Amino acid sequence: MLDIKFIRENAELIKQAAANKRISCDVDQLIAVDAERRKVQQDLDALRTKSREGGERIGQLRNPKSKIHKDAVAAGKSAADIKAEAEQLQSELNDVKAQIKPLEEDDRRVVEQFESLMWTIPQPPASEVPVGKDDTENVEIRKVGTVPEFDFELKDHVELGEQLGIIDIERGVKLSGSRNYTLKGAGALLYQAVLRLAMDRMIDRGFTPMQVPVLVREEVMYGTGYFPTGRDQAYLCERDEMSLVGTAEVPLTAFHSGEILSEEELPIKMVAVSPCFRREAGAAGKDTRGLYRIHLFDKVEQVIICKNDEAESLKFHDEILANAEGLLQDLELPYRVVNVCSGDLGQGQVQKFDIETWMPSRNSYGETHSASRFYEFQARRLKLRYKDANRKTRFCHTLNNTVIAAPRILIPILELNQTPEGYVRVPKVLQPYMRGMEVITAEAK
RNA sequence: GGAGAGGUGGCUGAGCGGCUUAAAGCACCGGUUUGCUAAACCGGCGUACUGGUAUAAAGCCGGUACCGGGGGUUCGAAUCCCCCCCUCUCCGCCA
Repeated sequence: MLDIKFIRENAELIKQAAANKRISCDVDQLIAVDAERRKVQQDLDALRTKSREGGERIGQLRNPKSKIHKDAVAAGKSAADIKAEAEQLQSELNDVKAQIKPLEEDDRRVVEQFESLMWTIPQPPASEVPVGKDDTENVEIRKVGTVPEFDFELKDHVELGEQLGIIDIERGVKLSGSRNYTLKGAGALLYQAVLRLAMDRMIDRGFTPMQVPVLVREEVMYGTGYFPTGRDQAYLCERDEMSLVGTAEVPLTAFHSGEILSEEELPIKMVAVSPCFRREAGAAGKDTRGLYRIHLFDKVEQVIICKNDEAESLKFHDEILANAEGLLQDLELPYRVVNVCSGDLGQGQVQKFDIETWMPSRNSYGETHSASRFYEFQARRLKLRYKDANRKTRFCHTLNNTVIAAPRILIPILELNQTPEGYVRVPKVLQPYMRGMEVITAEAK
């Protein structure tokens, strides 16, 4: 969410941002509704002032100890006169009240309209964001690691996993429908291993480990920017008016919502592993094979809440990106970083860097990480604030990035570490988390 | 799920129709004084929307709303009525 004052003064900028982000919103209507809203509020305020002042006078006229009452008596008014004046005033205020009533209804209607329009206004992208229509126009920033060459026929992770008895997609589908899977033996171990490694690394870097709910209230989904626009991507538990989150970013970022923090508490760095639920609506037929795009996965997510300072946000954006890159380097996986173009940005994101890891079966880099900065966008929605050094209340800035997401990261790990025999070497850093296992063989299942 | 008790500013807590402009205390900020830490005294101290004015910024002067949320009664509601939510205690169920 943006400041309405900013929107009023920069309508063209917002329209351009929406066009670049390929988000539809009606800025002109918002500005019209805003003008109406302010007009109604002014009228209502004036009437309420009249009502309050009159009401107070009645109270005092009826109170013999009040100054107004004494003054009236001193001016020679009889008790009957005073009583009549109060009654006269009371009937006048009944008229005022009759005017207030319908205006209050207008106010409610207009405010509701105003808010629902406000929810749809996008955060303008940073100037460094390339303008483009979709992910094909993302701009590569750097490649790290080398894509290895193999002198034997490669298997993809599905074939490998099924032959080793560590991936069983068919039974996952039997239990839960398409885009579901099961892992077994060393597969399940490997899944846990990457998550545990990621948590340990982040704790080493000073992030506070958290355990958070994944079933959250509507306002939390609105606050983080996933609603109302992304509603069809979420699993809803309508009976309880709750939603399953698609990422721990949601509960972590909203953790301090509605609070006014002190500046000394910032930055707040949090990390959590959580299940992530995604309906993948509109992705029918896309990435159907294997573990790439599924409905439920686990992800270690890093979130930073910092001061309202763009330079500081930028610095932390680099930091969270470096955290993820460091982990991929430890896992010896080749990847590239892309500057995500405007059309591929979310509503609230100022800028986003995706990390794409090499996946032989796709013969391309596939997205495994997504590092975003939001400036105030989420904080405004969440009423997440702090008192700065001048004791002024300001909105925080928020950022987040994947640390690791499983099972997607298992795709490059399995495919890049396969041997001619169809075994999989376990990367060194994961071995301690795999009960010392160095190679996954069929026998190891 | 059932019964009871509660939800008031950053915190504690009073108020239960109009001298409430939400008391008081703590915390916090500014000042005075005492050679330091501390104490005492004086002053300040919420959030949101909004009008005016001014500026390089800050600000200054007003208005309205907000005492868990939403309705209602009333000239007037933190206070009375209705609905909902949440917390606590006990019971039930349960990993």
